[in-house]
Amino acid sequence: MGVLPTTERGRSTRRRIVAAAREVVAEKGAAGASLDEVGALAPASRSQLYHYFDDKDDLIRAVAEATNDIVLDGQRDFFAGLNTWDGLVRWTDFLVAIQEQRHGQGGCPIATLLGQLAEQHDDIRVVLSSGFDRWEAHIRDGLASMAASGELEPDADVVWLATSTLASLEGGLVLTQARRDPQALRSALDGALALIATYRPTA
Amino acid sequence: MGVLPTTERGRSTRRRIVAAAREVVAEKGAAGASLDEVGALAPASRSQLYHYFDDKDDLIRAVAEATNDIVLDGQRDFFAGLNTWDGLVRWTDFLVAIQEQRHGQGGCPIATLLGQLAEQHDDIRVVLSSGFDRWEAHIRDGLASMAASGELEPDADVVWLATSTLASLEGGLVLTQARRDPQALRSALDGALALIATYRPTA
DNA sequence: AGATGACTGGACTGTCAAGTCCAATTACCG
DNA sequence: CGGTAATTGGACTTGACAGTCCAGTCATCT
Repeated sequence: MGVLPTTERGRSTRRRIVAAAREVVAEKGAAGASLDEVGALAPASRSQLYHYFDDKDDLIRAVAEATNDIVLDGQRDFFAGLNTWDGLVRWTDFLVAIQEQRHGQGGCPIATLLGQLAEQHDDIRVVLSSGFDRWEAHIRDGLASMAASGELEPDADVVWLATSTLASLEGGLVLTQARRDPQALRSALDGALALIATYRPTA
Repeated sequence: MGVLPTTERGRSTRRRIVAAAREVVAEKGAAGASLDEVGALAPASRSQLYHYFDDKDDLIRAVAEATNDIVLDGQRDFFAGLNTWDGLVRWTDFLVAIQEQRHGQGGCPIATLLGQLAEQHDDIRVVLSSGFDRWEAHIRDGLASMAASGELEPDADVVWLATSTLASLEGGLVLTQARRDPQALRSALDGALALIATYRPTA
């Protein structure tokens, strides 16, 4: 995977390259992103790219890893709150608000990369899959806390609910991207919430 | 959009081209699909491609339209049955069985194209969006029939349930593609079914 | 049969992008 | 300082691909 930078200057250059690559890939797609454009945006010269990455595939893999981190970091403040019903609702509101800001463009960055790369680059598929795993784990942990604290009935299958909730989220993003309408995500997440709500003790 | 064939032979050639293009695009992605490869697979020569299609974008648009039709035609036998609970369950079983056959590869063809093309080709985004619209309409019609016949409570919001169900399906396919595990789709669809079930009259 | 227009074959061109190479520059350490 | 390794710049090579062009074939109608 190329040379790892040992100096602060090198780390900064590498970071700039990955950030620029994320941007270009988001705009043009992985196949349509040219190294010239990445270099121009970073800015970094051709040999810097090949100094820090073996080849284009290697750079795209770094983009995939960075994308996982960014998507999850963006929700960090909400993950801790997933152990209460109100926190769950606030999280969904946040996700819908993001889509409204973006006018439904872009979809889920992880899923977008997955659709472009999964069938041709199995190693990248695995990277992106681990992003979903981490995401789902946050949801599952939150639901498990709710079950432990009595906010959900103790027999609620939190593993299933977490998978199902993440699926609703991802599917809602797909439909939102297709229609340029965040309402699709809202409906999908309301469905996920309603399903979880069936496991709330009837006071 | 290129010349429309007037003879049977021409129609057959055009069909072969689109079918070959679908296959190559599924394997290599839209950007990675070369016209040489499409021509070799069809088989059809370079000028046949440019006889029936203006350019590569035009061909990809035809692929998108054909993909909509194929995905929906593949479920035609089940759409009619979505007006009963058992039919709904059979439909989900069918969808999961397909993924098991494919070992979770490929995801939803419509969503895959969407992720590759939506942000750069708005016209293709609209085509694929209409595919989702038709899909959702089948689900909604089935649920509406159930509500009309008393299999669902009359106040069930079938528009919401249909959107939410399609989102679960699409999200389940995304996770299945990422993990190469159809269980993710099973969980997602079980979630959708469980939500719908909350609107079944408690006999 | 011959004319007409639909259809087909494949060589050719220009462009653009990935990857290579080597020389120049910079930071750091004794 | 002088040496050494890390880092940087950009020209160059090679190959692939989209799109063009024109000559040739086939089906059909009179």
